[in-house]
Amino acid sequence: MEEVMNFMMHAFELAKNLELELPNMANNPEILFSSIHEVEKAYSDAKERVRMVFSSSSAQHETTTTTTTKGFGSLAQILSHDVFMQKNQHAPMGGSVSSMHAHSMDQSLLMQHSFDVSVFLENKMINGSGDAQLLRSKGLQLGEVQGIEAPPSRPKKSRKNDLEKRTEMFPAPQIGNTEMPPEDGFTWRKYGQKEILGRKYPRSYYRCTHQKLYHCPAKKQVQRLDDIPNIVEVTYRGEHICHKSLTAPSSYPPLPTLLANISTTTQTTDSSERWPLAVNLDLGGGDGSGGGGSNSRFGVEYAVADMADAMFNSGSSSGNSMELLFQSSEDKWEHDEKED
DNA sequence: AGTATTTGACCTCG
DNA sequence: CGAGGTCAAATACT
Repeated sequence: MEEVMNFMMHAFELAKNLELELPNMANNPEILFSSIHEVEKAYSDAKERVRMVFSSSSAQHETTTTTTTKGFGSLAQILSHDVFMQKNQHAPMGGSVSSMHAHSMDQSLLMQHSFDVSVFLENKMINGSGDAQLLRSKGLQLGEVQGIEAPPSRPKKSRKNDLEKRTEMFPAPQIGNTEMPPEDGFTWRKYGQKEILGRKYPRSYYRCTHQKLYHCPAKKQVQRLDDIPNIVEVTYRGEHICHKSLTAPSSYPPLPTLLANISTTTQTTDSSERWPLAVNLDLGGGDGSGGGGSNSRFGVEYAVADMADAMFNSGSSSGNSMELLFQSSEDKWEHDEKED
């Protein structure tokens, strides 16, 4: 546990430095971003240590610890959303990372990253005493964060073809079409919308666009929260088997890489649709259940290969390479479709 | 013309 | 029987 504390102290220091330097960085988003990355990494390391401690001493606290460990990714999300709300409501000043970058990079990506960082800072501010305690202080149970783990107050139906469910919280778009579900890297087709009893906002039903072609079972439901309309609850059901979704790598490129790319693309192109947005913190790795993630992983094998192919064969380093890239993927889809 | 969205009807389950 | 989930025709969009 001592080791954890050391990690935490290091993270605190970095966060403090960042806090102090924030005014100076306001005009230099790239430096700001890398600083944030440092903080983020430090806290991630600490979190990883905590997770290890948890897993090694969890037997007798089964109910709480399983939700805790499994819920880490989503927990960070819900907390970060909370911070997001606070920032929006109380702190419209330059301290909001998201507002500072909103013009220079994809908003969704930006929000995810900035939120993730925000939660770390928030943890620091409230003594870094851990996610569970933080949640408790907010009147939330861990299980509320992730739908699979704890049944909601109203028992959920378990249909015959009930697929694995997991619920994530996402910030609703603050601009544009706020009904749009958050971008998660996959392409979805809306097939229904329904008023839900006791809910202020209707629930939207989406399925994978490639369901027909590849019988991809992935579905998701998007539900705006009653009390916090800025947050949408996205319930995923089933895994994608359409591995060729090039827009859905299991993780982002390293932030330095991102930064480099951001700085080039923002100069040459508008920033819409520039980055693949697989921002689900849980899908990639944190899922201890082992059930999820496999598809997105082998998806990356294809995606990376194609990306590299597109980038190096396009003969251009401009932002258009991404278009080529996506173009090629679509071509592949078309191609495969014909072969079917 | 092809594809996506909307929306009322229908189905399934508890 | 009612609520949630899905279907599919109509409509909109590109």
